[in-house]
Amino acid sequence: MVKNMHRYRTHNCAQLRKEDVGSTVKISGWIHSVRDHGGVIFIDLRDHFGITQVVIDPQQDFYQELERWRVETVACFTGEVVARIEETVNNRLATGEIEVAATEMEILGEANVLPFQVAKEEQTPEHMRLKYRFLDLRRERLHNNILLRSQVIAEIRAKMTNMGFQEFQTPILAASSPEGARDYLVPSRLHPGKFYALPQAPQQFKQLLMVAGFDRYFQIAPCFRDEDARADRSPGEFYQLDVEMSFATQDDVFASMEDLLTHVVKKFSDKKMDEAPFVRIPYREAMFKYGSDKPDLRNPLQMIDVTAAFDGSDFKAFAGVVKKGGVVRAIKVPNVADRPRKFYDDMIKFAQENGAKGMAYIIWKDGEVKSPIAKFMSDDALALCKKTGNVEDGDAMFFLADKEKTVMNIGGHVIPELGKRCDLISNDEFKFCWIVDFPMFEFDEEAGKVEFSHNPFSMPQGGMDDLINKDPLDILAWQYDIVCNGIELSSGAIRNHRPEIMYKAFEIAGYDASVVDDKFGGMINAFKHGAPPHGGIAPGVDRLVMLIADEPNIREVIAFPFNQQAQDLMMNAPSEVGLKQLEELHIEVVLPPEEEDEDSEEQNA
RNA sequence: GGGGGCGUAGCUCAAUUGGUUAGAGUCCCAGACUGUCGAUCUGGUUGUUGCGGGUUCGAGUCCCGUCGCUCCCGCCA
Repeated sequence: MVKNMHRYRTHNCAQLRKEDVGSTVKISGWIHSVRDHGGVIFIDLRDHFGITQVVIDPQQDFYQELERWRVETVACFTGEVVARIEETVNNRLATGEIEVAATEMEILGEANVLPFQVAKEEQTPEHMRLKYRFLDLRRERLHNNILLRSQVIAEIRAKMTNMGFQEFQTPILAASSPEGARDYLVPSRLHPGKFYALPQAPQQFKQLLMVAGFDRYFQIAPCFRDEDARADRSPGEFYQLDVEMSFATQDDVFASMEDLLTHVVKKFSDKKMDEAPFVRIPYREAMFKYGSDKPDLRNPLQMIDVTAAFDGSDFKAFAGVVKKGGVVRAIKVPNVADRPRKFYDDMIKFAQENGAKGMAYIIWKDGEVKSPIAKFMSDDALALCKKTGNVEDGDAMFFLADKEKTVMNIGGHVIPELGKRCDLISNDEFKFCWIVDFPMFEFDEEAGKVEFSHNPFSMPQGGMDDLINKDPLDILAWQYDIVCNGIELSSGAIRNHRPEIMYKAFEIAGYDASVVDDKFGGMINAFKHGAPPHGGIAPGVDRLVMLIADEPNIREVIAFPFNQQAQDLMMNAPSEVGLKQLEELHIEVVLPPEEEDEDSEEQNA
């Protein structure tokens, strides 16, 4: 027994080098792989830091004791560091020049047979990975992602602090807020029939901190929204870098975030990135060109208006749309004239699946025009399309005709799909942009009235003057998004800190002052006691890490994510609770009625 | 709530046009082997083909329903 050694290790599994040859060491870790040659056994011992090869000579006592070496068992080895002979050096390991010749061994944690392999990259069903998340997290890919996440967050904290922001905590048990997503509710024991809500974001708290005079706030804030999942949206909870600044203009917020994002992305990614300031695109222009308020600027495709070319055209389908006040928009795609007919048919099918009645196309090839619709078009109309789109030989143009809103929506799907199918989207750069000038209000077709289009706490750009004198639908807000590669990283706004403007804005949306006082009493009251102009933003941390890690799915950067049905398959949440707990909370469970299966009843009879 | 895709051994996959006893790799078990590093070699176990119906002489394969996972729409101030 070697004396005066640490209980578990003198070195981690990535530390030992040629210089350590001759010293006696102790290392602990997981058995990554075993190569049993009968007379000699090689074990790759793995920990968080790396891998070291342990060699076991058959003359050791423990060699006989051991019935089997199962991978992922945690073991501790004591032994001498020896140099590998030249032919057996492993250049793929940092510790590949040495190995540890074991003299003692202790099993610290036995492993059962694994449901999937840790050491080998193999496809594994997501529900298995989620149930055995602790195993999945040992695998290199996920382990590195979570480590990256930790480092990104540490860097964000350092940078934000360096930029003069203070970090705060805000309540997790908060009040339900009427607008926005569905809340997660927590019943109150002390107040029967009343509920807390988990915050969808610390929105009002951070504004109150500005009213409290703290000047610059940030928080790596957990946010809870009971909404359905997407690839870039984990259900349940997610994290925002929540930011708020006093006496700040939109330009001040942009400058801070550009500084932060440039710093963090460049530190952790080799991908190309635009220098600040990032391009700014007004909301209406983004919708017109890309059919989306989160355009992927790596994709060069855009929509252009060619309504004039079809006004009174012999192509009745489009001419009819124009006559009824609709529009025709075109997407020029370069160098696709040689693509087979199937490419065009498939794109039309795709457009139809996304709500298009149809999609026309024209191909310019070898000085000729090839198209099912060309024969209905005049030379002038063809020339107009060609000129508007800067079409060159070998290009094609796709056409969508409908109500403007419908066309923009379909184009918003067709453009990314064309970009993908034509391989126009490079994967080695980040394209950031700000979407600015969001409308303050929009007309809600369902409710038949004017509603806030985004965030009721945003300041209208023209202040009270706009609210009084402009058509509500023409009022723009100091409201912005930041988008990277087609992913919305964040929304933000310069806030409405003036009570009279707040009351007026809500009045336009059909709510009288009592609604504001009732639902946002805490904040509106604060604004009546001296509130500084302020604004902020809240980039999604999970999405940012996802972009930097180049992962297609947000669950790959979350240690313990829910599945799509908002379940934790490892910890078994949500779960039923005891009757006593329910009684204390004054809660009675009323399950939805079981649907009677008439067929099975008949079969039983 | 709606639409698409997938579902065969613990895991990854195969199985001709509907045709005999559902195969291979990996994992696991046993054995051999003193220099491997995805060790190798020999042998072996593993199945309600997600579940329930139906069509058929015969269903992993076709049809209907259902469940699970996933992607999308709705939803996400």
